[in-house]
Amino acid sequence: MNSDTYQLDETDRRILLALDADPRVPIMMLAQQLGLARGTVQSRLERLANSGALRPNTARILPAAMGRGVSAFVSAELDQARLNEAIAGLRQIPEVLECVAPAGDTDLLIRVAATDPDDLYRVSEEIRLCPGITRTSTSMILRDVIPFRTTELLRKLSGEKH
Amino acid sequence: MNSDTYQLDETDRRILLALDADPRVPIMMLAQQLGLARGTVQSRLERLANSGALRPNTARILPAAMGRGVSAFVSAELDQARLNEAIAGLRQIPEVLECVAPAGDTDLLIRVAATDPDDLYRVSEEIRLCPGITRTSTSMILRDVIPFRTTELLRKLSGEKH
DNA sequence: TAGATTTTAGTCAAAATGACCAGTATCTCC
DNA sequence: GGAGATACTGGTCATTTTGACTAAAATCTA
Repeated sequence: MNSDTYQLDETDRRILLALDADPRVPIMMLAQQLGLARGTVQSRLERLANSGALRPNTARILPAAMGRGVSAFVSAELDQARLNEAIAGLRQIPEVLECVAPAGDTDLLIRVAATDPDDLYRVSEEIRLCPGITRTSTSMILRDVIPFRTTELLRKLSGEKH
Repeated sequence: MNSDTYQLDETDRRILLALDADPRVPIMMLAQQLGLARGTVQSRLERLANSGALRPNTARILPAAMGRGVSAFVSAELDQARLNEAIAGLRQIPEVLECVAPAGDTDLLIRVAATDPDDLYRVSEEIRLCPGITRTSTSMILRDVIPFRTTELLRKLSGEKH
């Protein structure tokens, strides 16, 4: 969201895309595969790691692999004045995977993961009890149609002007 | 979603958590840091990579780092009979980062990324034009309150019974 | 064009890798 | 309760990779 975010360039993108196959390939392989000098790839990787352009590695874990096969969106309305309290509360709930503030009537849209519908109910209950949250509405995710990806976008960028 | 998903065990979780600090630490460091034999960590990592429990590495990239600072949810209603066509269409749009089917009146909830509001309009237009999609409604994300994470959940699992 | 930044290609000693192994521990299911 | 399967340990080996460092070439940019 911040416009001062580190911007990936073509080389970064190529490295990242190549890393998709195996995030732990030796730098040397990467380098020769991409036709770059080893030092270049090495410093790029270091820069990338500190750039803030990447989510933590654990963000790759699919909730289902943690026995959380049931996902849902919980939309919450809240007492605007207590926004920060609410956020702090949400942050404490492990089942809250993500939370965004969309334009429109829902103040917060919260992504949660649960073991089963029962557990989902428990989690939404917990959300409802966060300070400042006045109303919630839960909608279960029936199917993960397209799992989160950036590959297509990355490739598009690389195709634009080489 | 699938219950036949590979289930992480305590060791997997510890490895993944440790990998958060630096996804490319040498296996030896990991091993001694976790008090495991090198071979164990080595085979675990290999298994994890093939388990299907992880998203591709590029899923870590923040859209903002690709110049896509504007995100939104597009909810779409559709001609149910043409669901698969619609999905195929969506898959072709690079700006479509994710798509889920929630219970309720919206048939598909689509996460998109754009360079600016104008671009967002273009993308939502493109979605509207997918075969089978009858109506869409776009809601811009004003703030990324809690970026996607699984850390808390992972830690909770590790705390439950050691 | 001059100055700054990146990239290249090369060096080095130290460390990590993958592929083994046999021995032990742990699980699992009858 | 025990047999067999599976996973973990701690060890070896030759080969490769790493990080840290050069100096020179290439590229960007003001």
